Amino acid sequence: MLQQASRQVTLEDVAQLSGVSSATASRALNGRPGVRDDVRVRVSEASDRLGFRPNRAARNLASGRSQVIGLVIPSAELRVDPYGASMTHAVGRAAAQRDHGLMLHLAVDEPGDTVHHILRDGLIDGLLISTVAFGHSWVEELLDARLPTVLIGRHPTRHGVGGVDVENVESSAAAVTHLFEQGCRRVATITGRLERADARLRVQGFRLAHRRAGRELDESLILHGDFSRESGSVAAQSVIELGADGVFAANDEMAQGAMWTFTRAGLRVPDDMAIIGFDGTAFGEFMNPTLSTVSQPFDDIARTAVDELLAGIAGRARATQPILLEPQLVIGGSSLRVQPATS
Amino acid sequence: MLQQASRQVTLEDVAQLSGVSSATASRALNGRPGVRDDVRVRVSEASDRLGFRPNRAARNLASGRSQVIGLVIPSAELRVDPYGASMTHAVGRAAAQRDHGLMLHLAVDEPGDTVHHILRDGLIDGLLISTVAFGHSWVEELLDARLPTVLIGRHPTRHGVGGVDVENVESSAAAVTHLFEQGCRRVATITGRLERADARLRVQGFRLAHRRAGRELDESLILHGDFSRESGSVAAQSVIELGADGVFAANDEMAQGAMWTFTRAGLRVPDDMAIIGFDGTAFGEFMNPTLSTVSQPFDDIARTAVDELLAGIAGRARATQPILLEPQLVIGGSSLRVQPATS
DNA sequence: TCGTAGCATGGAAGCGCTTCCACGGCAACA
DNA sequence: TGTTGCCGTGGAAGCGCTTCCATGCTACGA
Repeated sequence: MLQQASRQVTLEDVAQLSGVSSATASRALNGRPGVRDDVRVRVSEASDRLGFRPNRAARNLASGRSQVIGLVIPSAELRVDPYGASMTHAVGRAAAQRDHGLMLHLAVDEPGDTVHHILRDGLIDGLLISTVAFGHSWVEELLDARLPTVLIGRHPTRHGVGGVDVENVESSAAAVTHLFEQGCRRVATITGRLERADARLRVQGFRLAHRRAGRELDESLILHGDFSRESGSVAAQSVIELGADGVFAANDEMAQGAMWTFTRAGLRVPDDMAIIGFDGTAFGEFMNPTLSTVSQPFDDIARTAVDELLAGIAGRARATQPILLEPQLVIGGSSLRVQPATS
Repeated sequence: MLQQASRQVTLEDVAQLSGVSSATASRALNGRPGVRDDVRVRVSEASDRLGFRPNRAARNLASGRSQVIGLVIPSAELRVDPYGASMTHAVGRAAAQRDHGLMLHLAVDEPGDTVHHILRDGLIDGLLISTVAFGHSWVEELLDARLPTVLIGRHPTRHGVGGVDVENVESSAAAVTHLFEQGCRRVATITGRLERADARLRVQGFRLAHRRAGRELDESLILHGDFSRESGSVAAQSVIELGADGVFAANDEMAQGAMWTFTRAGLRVPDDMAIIGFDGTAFGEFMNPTLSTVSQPFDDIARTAVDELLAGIAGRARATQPILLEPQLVIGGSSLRVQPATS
């Protein structure tokens, strides 16, 4: 069954062994209609017996399909942001599950050339784009090309392009409401970069929770961060000065930075200061106390995005609206008070 | 120059425009010998003018080369370990610089099928394997296949397979020596999982530094961790109890966990406790104080590994010994005392 | 001056697969 | 029983590139 390094087993071999032509063998193996069932079985058996694996290059050349999809992700995001790593990981798994390969394209500052490569190589059937700011001409160029594309998370929607993201507003509101329930009287938020839609939506959720709770919102409690750990740490200083006793950070990294500052300042988490983040990247689990967070369903996002993309590649109908998935509130030690202080 | 979504520009078009045959055009563009210089220029110009990009599938089919390399990385490593993300990032860049694509293969627990795909697809020219434990049969299978392979970092060496890693012993010794120089009187180390060669070598460096400084080593100062943040945090408690005033952690994550424990315990970093980690993953820069670390030259490692792999693919000579690159001591606030206490 | 080596070039054969098209056989109808 | 139509199958044409081989040319030495 294993044929490892010997000469490649070709479709022709399979056809011969099963007594049909290569045309029929191809149809049989690809589940195309118009093949008798017994023939299909015979071919399939022969294929197994020989350990046949279609040559992707040949298949690609002939059919224009490569069974490979691309993932464009900002270089910096993969390097320093756990979100990027988590997403890359999830997409890799999802693609594999659908029997597709994953080509990784790191988007750097002047990716003009890279983009041209992607577009013209013909190696890729479709493209997933994660977290890119629009307006960059190369992004536009990518989207304008005929290549099926699906956008993943953290970006504004664009007409005519599929997108998958998490629901940000309600889930953020739920996070803040949770802090209220834990007895927090004054809750601050540390925002992400407000050029990004997700950052804005999370602020919106922050406001929503206040409205629902019938609490007046002190606008000064909205502190500006940029998604970096450092900015969270800096903003946390203001959180302390403003007399807040709970904080919702727009991502886990800022939450971590904030927790750091609080601890240094001698505040006890969660009793003096409750913290909840956003993303649910794995590393929050290793914090001490563990970080409460709005956990993105990375695997679901990736699977959905891949399926949408494959649908697009196959020319099947796709969602016209971005698909929103529900994140999950994961309560850790950073916000769970043993006995909620009564307000 | 841009031809975006129009019909693909083929070699034939280029050949026609430059008035030669496609055979000559192919040779010219690929830098093969036996083409007059003026012809080469003419073809090259025509290619640029048409925005020609060779179809990788066709090239692959004809030449047996795909200009794509694979990267196998443990699933968990990419998901939770900054090292994995940093390395993936670096390899992606290095491959792109060499005009090669990068296919990402996540190694999960039962990757038999994945491996068969990789081996038989014919889509990949060579393989980089990062940080995998040997002994897993699928790894052996991969290596036994004829596919050129280079191992990257954090693993034992295997005869006949190229490898690139950082020098662990001397650099670890340098880190510990640095702590001595900062006035630390009693330095502990938190090890990685000792099944891994790198973890062991770093302990070796720890010992070496003591020997060189003529200091006696208290074996109890060697605390066992497993590379996780959590284990660092736990081990740090022992560090405190043992009365150490400096600690060398075998990676940044454990260093972070340790720092956390120290701060909670009311120790000042670096004055009461100096810390230095290993890896130099970007996130240490955002810690407070910034983490001193033995910084791995990810980009160099990746570039070297890719070059070695390409050499192997081309059938050129390769290093028979693993190539060791020098990490760099990066001193941050976690170990730099304003005025080293004199011992 | 002729012969020959050597180099630049073009023709053409694939690489392994998909898919169009033609064909033969069978079932269902008149 | 003859005709129509459909279904299953095989032949063969590519997909765009690389590369072997033959060819024609130039330039050199005798």
